[in-house]
Amino acid sequence: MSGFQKPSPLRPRKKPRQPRSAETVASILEAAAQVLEAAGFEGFNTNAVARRAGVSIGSLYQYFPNKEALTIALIRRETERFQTDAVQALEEASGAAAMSHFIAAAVRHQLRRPVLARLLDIEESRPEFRRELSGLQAYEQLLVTILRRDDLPAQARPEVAARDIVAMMRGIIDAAGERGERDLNDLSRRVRAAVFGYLAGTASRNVSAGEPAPECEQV
Amino acid sequence: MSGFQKPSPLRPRKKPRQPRSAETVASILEAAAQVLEAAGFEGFNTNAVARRAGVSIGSLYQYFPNKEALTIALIRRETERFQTDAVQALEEASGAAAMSHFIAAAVRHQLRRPVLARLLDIEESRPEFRRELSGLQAYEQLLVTILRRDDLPAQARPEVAARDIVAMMRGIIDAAGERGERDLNDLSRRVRAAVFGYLAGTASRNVSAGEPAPECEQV
Amino acid sequence: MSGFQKPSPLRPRKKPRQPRSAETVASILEAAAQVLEAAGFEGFNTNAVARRAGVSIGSLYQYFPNKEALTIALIRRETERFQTDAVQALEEASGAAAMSHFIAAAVRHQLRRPVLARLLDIEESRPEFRRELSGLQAYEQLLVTILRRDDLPAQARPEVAARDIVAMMRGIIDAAGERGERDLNDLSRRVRAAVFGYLAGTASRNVSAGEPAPECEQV
Amino acid sequence: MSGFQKPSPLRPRKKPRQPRSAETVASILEAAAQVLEAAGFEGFNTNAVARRAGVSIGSLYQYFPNKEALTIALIRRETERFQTDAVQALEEASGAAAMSHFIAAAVRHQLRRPVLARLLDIEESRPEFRRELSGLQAYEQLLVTILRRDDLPAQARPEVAARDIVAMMRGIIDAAGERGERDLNDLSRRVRAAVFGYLAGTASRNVSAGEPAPECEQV
DNA sequence: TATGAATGAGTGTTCATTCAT
DNA sequence: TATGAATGAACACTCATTCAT
Repeated sequence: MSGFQKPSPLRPRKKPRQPRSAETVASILEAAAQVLEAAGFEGFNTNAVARRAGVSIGSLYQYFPNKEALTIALIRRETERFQTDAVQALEEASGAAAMSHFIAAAVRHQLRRPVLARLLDIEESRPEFRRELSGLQAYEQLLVTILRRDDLPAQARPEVAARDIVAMMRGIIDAAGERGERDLNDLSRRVRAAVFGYLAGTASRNVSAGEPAPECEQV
Repeated sequence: MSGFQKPSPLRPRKKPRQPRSAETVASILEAAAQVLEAAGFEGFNTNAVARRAGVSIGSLYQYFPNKEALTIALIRRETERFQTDAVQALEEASGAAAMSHFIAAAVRHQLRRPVLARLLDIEESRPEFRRELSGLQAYEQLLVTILRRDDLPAQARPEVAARDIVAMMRGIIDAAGERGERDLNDLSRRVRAAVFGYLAGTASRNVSAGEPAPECEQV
Repeated sequence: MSGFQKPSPLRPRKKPRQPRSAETVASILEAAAQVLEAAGFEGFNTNAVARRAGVSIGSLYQYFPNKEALTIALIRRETERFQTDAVQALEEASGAAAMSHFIAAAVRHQLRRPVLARLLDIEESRPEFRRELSGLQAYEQLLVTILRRDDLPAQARPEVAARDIVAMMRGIIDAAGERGERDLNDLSRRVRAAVFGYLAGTASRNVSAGEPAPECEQV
Repeated sequence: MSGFQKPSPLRPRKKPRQPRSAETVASILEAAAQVLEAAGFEGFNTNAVARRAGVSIGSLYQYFPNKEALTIALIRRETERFQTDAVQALEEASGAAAMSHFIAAAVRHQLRRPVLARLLDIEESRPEFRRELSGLQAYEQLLVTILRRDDLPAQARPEVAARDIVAMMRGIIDAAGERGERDLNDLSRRVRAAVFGYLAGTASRNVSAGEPAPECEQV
């Protein structure tokens, strides 16, 4: 907002080395998460975060050069939690199993803190953040890898498919979380339907004598 | 303080009676759209809108009692454009054709002004607005109607399906618009794949001897 | 408030000659009174007055060059009502009776529209208005006349006494009106006690062998 | 929006802990007093107060959550000065002496800063403030206590008398201050005349063979 | 290194007043 | 003469950020 934040980079100001610093950083991040959950974008301000973290506003700025850096660090924290879970999808025997693993991880992640996840999804898409976070879309790469497995319908443009899948998963899961859904299994099943349906519908060749969903290209 | 002056705080303040007013209102709304597109949430403030509309800030507040009312009016304007297009889906002969019509309308709408559409989708979900806009989610009802057509895979919970479909459509289309995609046909095809795939995967009974997408329930 | 109101005099812009104008002026004044009563200083604005009067804001400014002129006209209207009543005090046979008449008139006036009377008393004291209204304090002159009657305790400084009496009457009556008192007789009795007590206590010579209130000068 | 941030909206926002803060608060309050004196209600705005206090507008809002809270704090500051003086009236040997002490304190208080005192008296009566300040009307209770002393004319309704006395004292003193009177003794004498006269005139029984003011009930 | 007081540009909103129709 | 749309200065208040202690 207020003008003169040009020279400040978006990464945490100092790598915390001492355990006390690490704790402080962690408590600030968790406070940021809680403020965002409780008060939304409107109430998400650095003073509120510092207060809830039990540190002074000065300390907050010791660890984060500005508000954006704080937000980005929070996005990073949440994304990493998801990714360590999602990466294990690669261990699955089949592509379908891997994809299901990925979906389940996403659903679990989103329903753990639905409000937070939804708001961070929105923040994440802000142009100022895209640049800084570009490296983070590792999960799209992960999805591309999964999509190349033999047992899944082959995709002519796996990157496009990966992005579509991420987008539709987010759409469904965010909306479900917003409505207060908590049934992981039910939600996962619907997401699988969408994802596998999409894959079948956009396949460049058939898989294992399976039938394409014949409705997709009519009209 | 006063007492007798609180009508409904989120609706437009005065019906413009003179043609001059109608123009002013229209120019304010269009300015709001442009400011949102050009400057995002950050830059979306009433002074900027008035300036771009070429009217004084006082004029803006003569027609919109506050910023929220302006945002809502803008959402209404955009939603209505989409809905008049989408409703015609009901004229289609088959359910599949109707659904495809709906999808095409959504894609067309979103790609017409992708940034605006995306930002309004986000605004729309803010709790303060949900209430006021609840009537607007008419398209979910429209979708439910379409989903009951015979030729589409029957859904045990059509409302859930409708919401999921809206959510995943939005997800895919918003993300595509964000990346700058402009190919309506390609995007529509992928959305159809997702939607019809989802329907097949969540169907409660088979349609016309068709096979379900067998991948969905494994794992 | 907003700057450029220098050249505007405080008297009504035009003497209404046609009956329609007179009606309009009257309706504006009554609307002003009602808005002030209902919404206090906070809600007392020219647009609200015009709306309640059922005329356009432009018409209001046709008859009153600015807000102050409107307020002053309202004060005048109310003061005149009181004065035509109060002047009749001079007809009373004795000074005491005249004073009692004056007091009763003041109480009646104030309790007729207590909120309005109180707020106008406050407005009246604003420096911008003092000048314009100086002529209006006719009732102080009236009081001086009454105070010179033989049967009342003679005052060395009748003008000072007159002002004190007006001030204390207002104080008591306004406060009573504010608390919702409606009993004219009770209130009049207390005001008489205060006024006649004051006169006795400040008398420069005794009246008709009466005793001074002995408490006044001790301590 | 947010939820967890509405303490009590009219009390000072933070207790100043550092001495620096205490100074700031004091300077803001004194600036508020001076702005009110110099510019009246019209010119009494938070920016002007901050400017005169030599602090930023942000600092003002760090200590006072809104303009009303500032006004209330100012009223409190002034009232307390008066009350510590007035309470000592209870030490006086006789009721009459106590009452005279009370009157003298009020006159002293009001003439110390007449304009300020007058404007604050008006503010004090605004409905929004009555609630918050209700505790402050301690001096009415004080007056009731004094009125019960043996040597004063007994009052059937001491609370009513107390309120009337406060109101008439204010009326006389405010008006005197407004006219620029500075002679404490002269003014006190007149106020005493009014108050003791009132008491004599409303007495429910005679005091120590004294005579009632016989003028009161004639007419 | 931590604190929290201080800063001030910026934002939403009001309302007295003007003037084209 | 009446209307009401338009104006814009002014005001209450917020919040990211700095810096003396």
